[in-house]
Amino acid sequence: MATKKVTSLEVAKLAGVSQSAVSRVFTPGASVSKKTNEKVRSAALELGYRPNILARSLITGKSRIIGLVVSHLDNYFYPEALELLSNALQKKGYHVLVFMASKTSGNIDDVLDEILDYQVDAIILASIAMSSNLANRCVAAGVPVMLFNRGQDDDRFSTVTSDNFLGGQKVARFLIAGGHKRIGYIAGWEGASTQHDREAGFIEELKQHGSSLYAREVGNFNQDEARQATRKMFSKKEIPDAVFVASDDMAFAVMDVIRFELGLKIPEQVSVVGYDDVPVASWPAYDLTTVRQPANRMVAETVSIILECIENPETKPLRIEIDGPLILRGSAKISDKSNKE
Amino acid sequence: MATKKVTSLEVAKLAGVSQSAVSRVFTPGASVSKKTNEKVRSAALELGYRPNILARSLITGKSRIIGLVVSHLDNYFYPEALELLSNALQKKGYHVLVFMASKTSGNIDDVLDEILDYQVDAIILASIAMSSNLANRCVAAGVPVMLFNRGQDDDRFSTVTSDNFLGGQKVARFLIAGGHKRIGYIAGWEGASTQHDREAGFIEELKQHGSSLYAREVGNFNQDEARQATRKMFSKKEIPDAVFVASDDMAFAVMDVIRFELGLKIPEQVSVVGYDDVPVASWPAYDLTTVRQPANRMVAETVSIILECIENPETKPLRIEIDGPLILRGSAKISDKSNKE
DNA sequence: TAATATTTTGCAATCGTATGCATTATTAAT
DNA sequence: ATTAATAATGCATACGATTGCAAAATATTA
Repeated sequence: MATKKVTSLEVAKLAGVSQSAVSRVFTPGASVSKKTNEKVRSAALELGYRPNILARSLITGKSRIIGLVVSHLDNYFYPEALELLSNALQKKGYHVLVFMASKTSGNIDDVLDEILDYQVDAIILASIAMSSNLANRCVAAGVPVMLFNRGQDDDRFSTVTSDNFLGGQKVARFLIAGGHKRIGYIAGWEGASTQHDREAGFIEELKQHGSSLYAREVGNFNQDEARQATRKMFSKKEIPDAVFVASDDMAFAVMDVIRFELGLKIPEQVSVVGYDDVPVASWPAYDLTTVRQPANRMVAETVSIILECIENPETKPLRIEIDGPLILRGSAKISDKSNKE
Repeated sequence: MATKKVTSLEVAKLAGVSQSAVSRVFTPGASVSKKTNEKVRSAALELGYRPNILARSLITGKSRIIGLVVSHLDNYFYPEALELLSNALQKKGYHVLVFMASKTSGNIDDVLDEILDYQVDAIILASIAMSSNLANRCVAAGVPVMLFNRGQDDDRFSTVTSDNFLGGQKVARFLIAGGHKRIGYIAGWEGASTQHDREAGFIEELKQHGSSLYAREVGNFNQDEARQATRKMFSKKEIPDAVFVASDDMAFAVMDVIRFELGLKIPEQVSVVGYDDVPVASWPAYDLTTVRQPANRMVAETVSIILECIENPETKPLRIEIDGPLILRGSAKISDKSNKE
């Protein structure tokens, strides 16, 4: 039995008022007397009426939908972020429409087109870059775009990242203080600003201490490639005594290779440091020393910026970088002089 | 510069046709001549026109939005499922609006109300139960509801789960064949059908082999509680020689306690078996023997059922249980006589 | 070529709600 | 008690598309 939807008109009829009155009751800040308010609300309750958001959007031009594009739900930083994001937006009366930009579903531009079809109030790109063509379309459509965990792509858009450069520096300082001499780096995808900044900070700080990279491989933020990279890096005569890996996700793969394929002890023979502090990092089996990306604060900033952009389209784009602490755990040797964050 | 949206009317004007013609060009299966088709398409391209899905929904009553309610994005089975689901629906022209039903955001019924406000074409509840009150509302609103990875709640709705009972049986058979004598079970949340069925199958099959549970604790699908449960279970004089844990997520916590707190060897002293086969299970640090929940097949079924329900509202609810193999890895002793799945 | 069948097209109504404007009811001020 | 100011209400239109219907254009048949 396909049943009918209850409309404001029916509620109006039952309450003995006009349709506009019903509308006003459900529009915050509209002018309604206490009496009609009650009549309408009780009628609405009786019929099970709730305003149709879609119809409302048609008029107001606001859909209260935020488009979120993700691709790497397998990197556990993103589910966490998604959960926080969705929760935070939900509290503000918005909801998240998810678009996967996976390898399989082709071009990101197509995905963006689909997003715009839904008249979203804003778009969040999680670790994803867009073509300048599409960027123009978004600007033209008046839809604010935010880059989450990805910087530099287009300065018309706001970005929120952790302070990757500083994070890289912290790791370098820490490893040097731990007395490491042969320090390797396993890079993420080189097109990513996060990868770039982490490495830049890392190398810069090594240099400050008169040191430099002993080995470098690329893992592309991908576990398989990270494993390959590790094997290659450890095929040198003298193996590294420390490895900084551009993401926790890769770091786990690296640790597994070091321990189970190469039979080396962590941290006795090799120190490993990651980046992100995803939940698994704290599990004893890995106990990974890593730089925390404060997902909660990143999300909080993202939400606050995006709401501001929606309310006030003239808002200037911001570039937020959030500092995250180095979390000391058991995967890396610690220097004697206690190493404060 | 807040910019205007392009409407079908403007396209019509530019193409020199009526607004309905434009609409028909973008409506599959409508009657349009080749000539107008071309004129309209080129005009649309020039103006960057794309139909407004929301306006369309108002008329057609179909929003091409599917509401998805999740709560446990921290259990890695769900991000995986979400990714597959979103991808599959995307291919069919639908998109997923996410609603978090976390502890923090109160009642699930409220969330469901919000969902209905968006005129979603269907609702998927991932591992979540709904009140019968809300169930009625959904039925009344004519919105199909599907339960993903949760069964039995309401037989007006279709459900897709793995064959949890059979899965439990497989684990029992396997552990018995491995010569285990003191078999423990760490349960999930007892309100969940998945938990219930896994345990029932497990116990049933133990009984078939003249065995029974040596110990039982409740972990509520939660790592902290699973840790507590493990400590308690292993405080007996004679510790279990095998533990079946109701989810991989808990199993990791259990393994960590067994190894790092109790100092026991897995699988030499204790065998551990999980359920789900999330990606981490295959990582060498855990190398967890577990029952695979075939997320891809579960999602495929879900999508196919839900689309059928949308197209044909008279569809009878289905209860799908998908068989998943026991994946043999290193966390549990294997019997000599090779134990086929 | 004329008559008929078929395809295209435009008109106009509709979906469910918000909102400017004019009108009426209510309250405040004198 | 009268008048002025304010609040509440209803009317009618608009948002951007789809779609039934009838008219116009094209294709088919004899």
